[in-house]
Amino acid sequence: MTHSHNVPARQVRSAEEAARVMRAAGLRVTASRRAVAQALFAASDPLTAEQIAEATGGDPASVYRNLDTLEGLGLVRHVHLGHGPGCYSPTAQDEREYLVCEECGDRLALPAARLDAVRAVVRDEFGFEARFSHFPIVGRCARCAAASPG
Amino acid sequence: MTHSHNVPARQVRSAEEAARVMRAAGLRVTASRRAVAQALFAASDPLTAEQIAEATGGDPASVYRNLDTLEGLGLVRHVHLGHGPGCYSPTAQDEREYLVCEECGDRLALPAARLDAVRAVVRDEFGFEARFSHFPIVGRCARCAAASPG
DNA sequence: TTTTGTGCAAATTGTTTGCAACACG
DNA sequence: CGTGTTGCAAACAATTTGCACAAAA
Repeated sequence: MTHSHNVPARQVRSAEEAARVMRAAGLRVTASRRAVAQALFAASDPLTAEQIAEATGGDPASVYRNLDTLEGLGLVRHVHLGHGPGCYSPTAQDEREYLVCEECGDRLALPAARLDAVRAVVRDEFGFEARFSHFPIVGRCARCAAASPG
Repeated sequence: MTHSHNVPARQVRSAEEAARVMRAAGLRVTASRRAVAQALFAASDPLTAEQIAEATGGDPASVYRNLDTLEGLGLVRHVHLGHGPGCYSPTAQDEREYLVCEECGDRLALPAARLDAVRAVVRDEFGFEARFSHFPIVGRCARCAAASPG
């Protein structure tokens, strides 16, 4: 969690490419790192560190360290979808931002561009550059909003 | 954290009023609860459970339970301002929503109405009812956005 | 005097750190 | 080989829970 999305995203789409980037950065390409990268590139949804540790049989501590390293290289990012653990995904595979329903937990994943209008309003009114990739927009989805009064 | 802002806000502005509401709800008005309410109504900014425990000399566990009870009554709400502990404030005193800068940590507290335009865009485009009182809009404030390239 | 609520200690969850052994380059 | 990395255990932060005891009503 040291790296919040301050690092430029990198268009890397496979564990092998990721390995190349690591090597180029003077880092060692270890079995653990390779496994974490593979798990992330194989998954279609963001994964928690716990899930990655389970999937790779690796130690959570190392998984967290690996994720942090990969994040520092711009290969991976994490998002906080409400309460609960952070979720990690490859930056290339996920130029996405999220809308999360507090009620049913449903998440709407969108290409960042689709939230540009929202961003524009926030920028115009508050000079604030909103980013919904690290912390999403939280509220109630159409279905839940329709269903109950609140 | 059991109660997320699903509970209707109540226009209560003092610990005494809060006590009345508790009693009316069939709950006991204890020294601990009174102290937590007082701390919250006295503060101008949202407080963490830790801060309340410190300020009141109470036990964190009880403070959390009290906060949860008060939240269930619609007297109090909490917001997650980025990483770190949740912050609690009276609902009446705080019909606010937040913009939080990831870079400098600065927070902009606004009356909820001031984010209605943003909410409208989100509703129109995604049928999604955004709520920035439980999870704020996160990004970079004008100053930080101007300062560094990113 | 009967519940409801408190304080304390211990468990939980998510994440970080210290350190000796290990393995990449 | 030498240093960056790992694995394990332990520390940590935020929050929750179990339980005997205290205190509202």
